[in-house]
Amino acid sequence: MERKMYFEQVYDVVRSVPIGRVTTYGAIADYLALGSARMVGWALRNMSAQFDGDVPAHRVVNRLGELSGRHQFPTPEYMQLMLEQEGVKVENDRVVDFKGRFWHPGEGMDNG
DNA sequence: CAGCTGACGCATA
DNA sequence: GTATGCGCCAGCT
Repeated sequence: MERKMYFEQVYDVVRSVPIGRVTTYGAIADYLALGSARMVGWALRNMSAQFDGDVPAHRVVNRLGELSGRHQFPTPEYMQLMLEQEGVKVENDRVVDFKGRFWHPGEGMDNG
């Protein structure tokens, strides 16, 4: 790989999301200062459709904390189950106390 | 190059 | 809350 594809960079951010926290597409896009929230979803989808595994895509939700990407998982409840088993409560396909669970890329990082 | 798509986000009515 | 329109930009056909 001479150069990282856009999604490669998205993985790096998503993997940086701590357990029990969630982030948004817009936040990732803004952090990378590339593309747009739409690109993040696009990237995650490629990841989930090609690599899947190391990247906790279930910690990425839309700006309202809605599990808008649950349909891409093996099952539409997989995403919620993952979040709940990490300590993130979910109701009506939305993260409970989303504002409190929100994590911004770079938070807690002082290297870079 | 042109046309279509998509796990978004914001403004409008 | 629901529906519509625009901006965004990589990837596929």
